[in-house]
Amino acid sequence: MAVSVVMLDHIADTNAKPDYQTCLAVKGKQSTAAPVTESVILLKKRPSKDESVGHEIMVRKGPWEPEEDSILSAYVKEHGTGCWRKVAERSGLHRSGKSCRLRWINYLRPGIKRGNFTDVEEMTVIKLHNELGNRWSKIASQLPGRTDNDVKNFWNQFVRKQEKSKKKQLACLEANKIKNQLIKSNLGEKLQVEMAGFAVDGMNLPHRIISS
DNA sequence: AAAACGGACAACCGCAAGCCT
DNA sequence: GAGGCTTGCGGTTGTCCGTTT
Repeated sequence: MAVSVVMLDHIADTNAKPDYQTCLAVKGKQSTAAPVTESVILLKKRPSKDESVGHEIMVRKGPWEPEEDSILSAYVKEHGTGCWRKVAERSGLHRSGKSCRLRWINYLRPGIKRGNFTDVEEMTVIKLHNELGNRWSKIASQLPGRTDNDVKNFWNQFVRKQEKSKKKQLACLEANKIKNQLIKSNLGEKLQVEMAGFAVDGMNLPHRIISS
């Protein structure tokens, strides 16, 4: 049985708040082992109105274990998706329906493409984003095997890279501007001597020159 | 070798829309 | 039509892991 489920059963039995030592013990690890992160062991009680359940449901959060993936895949293969809350309950996974849905759509679903975006995919995303804006699911629907999460992550990464290179370019321009102004001024003659030996790109200018 | 950093991506959260009773 | 529930979407955060210092 999956480690996570064993852990949950243990906690349900003792009705105690899980602590790191308990989890480490249940996981069969020594206390010196890599720490179990808070999100892995965080469990949330969710009230249920389902009479067949009759008690609160423990919901597991954090990264999915391979065993959980197997359970979800097997369940969906046999029963299909339908109502995700029922999938979560009937599969025996101690997860929310939302979490199951996300895991299936973004990771387990057949045909999911992994790895870097190809040039064609990149161009498609850029083009479609121009037309549609942040409509990630619409954009993803034009890219077979890619999820909206993939597209969103790609775009955020792309934007960050653009901003970074833009900032670098601006910094260089600004530094060169300052350098030229100083050279033109009377002060420049003295400073030219001082600056000799420093790179022209402005990134290596002495601090007092940049900040003046 | 260890700590710090940064990139990639997985997962959660809140909200809105749609559906059902 | 109102209210509750489920699903889907987009924004944000967390975690892992490779690289750099």
